[in-house]
Amino acid sequence: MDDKKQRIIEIAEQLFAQYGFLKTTMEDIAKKVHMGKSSVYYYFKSKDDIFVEVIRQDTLVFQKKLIDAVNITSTPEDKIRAYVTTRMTHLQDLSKFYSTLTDEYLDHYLFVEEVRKDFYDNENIVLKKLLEEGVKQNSFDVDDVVTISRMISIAIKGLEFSLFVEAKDYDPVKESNEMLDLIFNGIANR
Amino acid sequence: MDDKKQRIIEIAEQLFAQYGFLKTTMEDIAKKVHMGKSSVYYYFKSKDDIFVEVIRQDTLVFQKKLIDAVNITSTPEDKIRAYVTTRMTHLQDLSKFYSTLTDEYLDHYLFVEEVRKDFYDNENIVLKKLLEEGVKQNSFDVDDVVTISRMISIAIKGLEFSLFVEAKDYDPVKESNEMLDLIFNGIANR
DNA sequence: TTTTCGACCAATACCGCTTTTCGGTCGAAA
DNA sequence: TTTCGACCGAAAAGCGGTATTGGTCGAAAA
Repeated sequence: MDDKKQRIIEIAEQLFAQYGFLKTTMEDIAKKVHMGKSSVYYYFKSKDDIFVEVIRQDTLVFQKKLIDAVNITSTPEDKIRAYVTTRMTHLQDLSKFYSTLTDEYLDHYLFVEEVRKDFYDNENIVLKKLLEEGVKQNSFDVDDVVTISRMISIAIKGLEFSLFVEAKDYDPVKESNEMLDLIFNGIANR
Repeated sequence: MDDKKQRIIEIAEQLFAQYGFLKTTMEDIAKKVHMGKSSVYYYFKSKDDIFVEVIRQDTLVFQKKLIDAVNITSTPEDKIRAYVTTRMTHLQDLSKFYSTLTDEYLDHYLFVEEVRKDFYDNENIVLKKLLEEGVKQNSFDVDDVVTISRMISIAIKGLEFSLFVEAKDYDPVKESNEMLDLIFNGIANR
């Protein structure tokens, strides 16, 4: 039962990656799972529902990957660096895999963003926690943790944007670390 | 001759702002300038050409505004703050004025960006110069001015992005200054 | 020589229409 | 509990013909 559901998700993910969300029909999915279309509806109540589930699972894997990357480092600074570089690298891989979906990106952008909302919310929490940790350990000097983590999020969004625009020969690790140098040290002379 | 050309640009700007680029026809422009359509083509070789010229002049005004804002301040930090807050405020105003064009934004996004390329290039130069000034005056501590100015640009892009997404009740000055606090001071404890 | 414009062209948008496709439902059968 | 064929309404796609639109050209003003 659950494995059938899982199978549908995996097939759907493949098809979405290959043809994009719009061009993939429920028939396509059903056929490839060797089911009637109606049977697929026994497991999912809509096409959007399948998509949401695909994204959700991807996000879960992504988050686990981020946690692992953060956990093998020790200082707060290294943790944040690990978080950001891993995030950017993963995003670059993703944009290759989902090349078709990237073209549709602008279209159902809002929809994807809504599904991703949980991810972003969580990201903010993680960043805030890492900041607080650094403050406690006296390696960071931040008084408004909420605002600063928001600004860091925005700066990362900027990185993400230039990743999408400059596309090729973009080194996400180098780029991330340069941004992080700025974020950690600032430019003021003290 | 040049005033005729200028007149076409101004009329076109009005129409673009009101109806957007696609909905504005060459006939519309010609009629409002009291000319035959062919005559407009005597002054401009294409519709795109007119659009480019409109953007170019807007950009020039924008740049002058930025220069003025920077010039009435004295310290390098204040100059950068003036630059960024003015930039963001102006952008917000622009997005209201060109509300129709904003809807089309996604469509000929790449086209607009290409026209704006000069602006971004110039922005990088200005930021670099302001950074160098600050380094000389010993208020900034930056060794790779090129990289840092690039990163500041990217962070600003992030701000711009959140301006477009969050749209209403967005306070560009507050947002800018919070980002600038981060950029100037960093988060590392020293 | 500079400027204006009517006539014209090809590509594309638009229109009313019909047909097809697609997401989704339902009831029956396995 | 699970599968599926038959079916539905809405939206998309196709289509032939017409109108619009960006752009050209050569002739006539100025």
